[in-house]
Amino acid sequence: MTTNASPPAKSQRHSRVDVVEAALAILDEYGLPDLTMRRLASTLAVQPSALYWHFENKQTLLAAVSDRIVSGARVIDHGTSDWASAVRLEAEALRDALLSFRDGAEVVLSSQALGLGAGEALTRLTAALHRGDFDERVERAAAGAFLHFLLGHVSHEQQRIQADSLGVVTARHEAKPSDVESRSRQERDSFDFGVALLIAGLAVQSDALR
Amino acid sequence: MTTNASPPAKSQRHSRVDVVEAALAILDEYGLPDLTMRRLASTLAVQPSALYWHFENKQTLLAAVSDRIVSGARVIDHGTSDWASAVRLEAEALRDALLSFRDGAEVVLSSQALGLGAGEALTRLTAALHRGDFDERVERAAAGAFLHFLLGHVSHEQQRIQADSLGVVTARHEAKPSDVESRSRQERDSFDFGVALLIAGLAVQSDALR
DNA sequence: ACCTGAACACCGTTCAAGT
DNA sequence: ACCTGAACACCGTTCAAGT
Repeated sequence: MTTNASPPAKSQRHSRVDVVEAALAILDEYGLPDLTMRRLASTLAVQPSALYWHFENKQTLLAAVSDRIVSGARVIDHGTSDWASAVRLEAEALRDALLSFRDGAEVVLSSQALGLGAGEALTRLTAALHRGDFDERVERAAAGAFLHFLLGHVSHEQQRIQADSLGVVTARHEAKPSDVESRSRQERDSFDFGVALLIAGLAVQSDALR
Repeated sequence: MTTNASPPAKSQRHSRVDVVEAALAILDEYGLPDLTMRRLASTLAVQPSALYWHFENKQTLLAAVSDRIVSGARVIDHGTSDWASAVRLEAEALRDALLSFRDGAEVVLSSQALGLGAGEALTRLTAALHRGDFDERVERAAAGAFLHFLLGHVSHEQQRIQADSLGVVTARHEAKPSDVESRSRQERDSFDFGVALLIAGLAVQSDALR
């Protein structure tokens, strides 16, 4: 993904957004392990210590990066759709947003594992679920379940993308070459299947209550 | 959890198991961020470089730690039970195993995010699901969904345990004190609910096919 | 408001050499 | 078979001081 930033305007002072933008660029091009404060600083032609004027620490920075990734998810118009389609569409939009940056899911996953990022993702899933008017506790638990599945699945997908691109020989039980395209179709199917399981389960739950 | 190791037998040479044991002890007492190679080495009264005779690198070590945590899950007798109870019991046993070590879920999550640990967890869930004789692709996708939900939920639980113990003020929307006990009941309920959603969804799926 | 310079207290990993 | 010693190439973070 090309972060359409206005050109850094050589040797200017920086803002929070500049820093996040540069972090996203490093992330997408070199991956999470290479996203260090020192490297980020040198990208911005600044001392590492300068970053701590903008962010309290690296965790906070990564939370901001997570928010940026999630906020890139396309907006879904829920005007006419039932809760099930709404949730499915949100899940797919969020998956695409995570996939659009290298290691995107892992960044968001680890931020949210620390209780920081991913707030917007939960909000969006919750809003979609809200169209189903479930009990509030059910709604919360369901949103969490969708989010956990989502982050786990996509981060697994991206790990395999990474392994593939490095030519790692996992030597699975495959007979056919299993090219990249059919692989990615399988991933998508398996993702949609998981989402469908959760939706079907929720539907049973709501039927039981009426 | 008290790892019932035979006492280190002062200033003996070490084996892989010793190293993993010591790692588990550090993990449980001080948490994942404090589980460094250098600290582990000094716990074993050994130079950091010595660890690299036992393990290729830190990732490999952490994968072994993950395996140990998961293998602590109690064995379920599936003799009489249907697939749904089998899966539910497995999920609960795995959750308990993860909860029995500080940061247990996060260790396993990050190992499996790198494609290393958690193999046994997948195997156990798959075996339980196998009693339902689903299509093979369905079985695989479902096992993955359960695992993702499981790891995500428990690591979230443990993050909150951590935050609570540090007295972090998250200032949620609570009216009541919400003591530790009721909190942990809620967590368990929300976990069981997620598992139930997935099971119900699968049941619908299997009904549709017969 | 934003950054420099310099330092502190660490990391994971490699490798020749020892016993 | 298992470990030492010493080094390499890094980390995140703090803080006084500069403009």
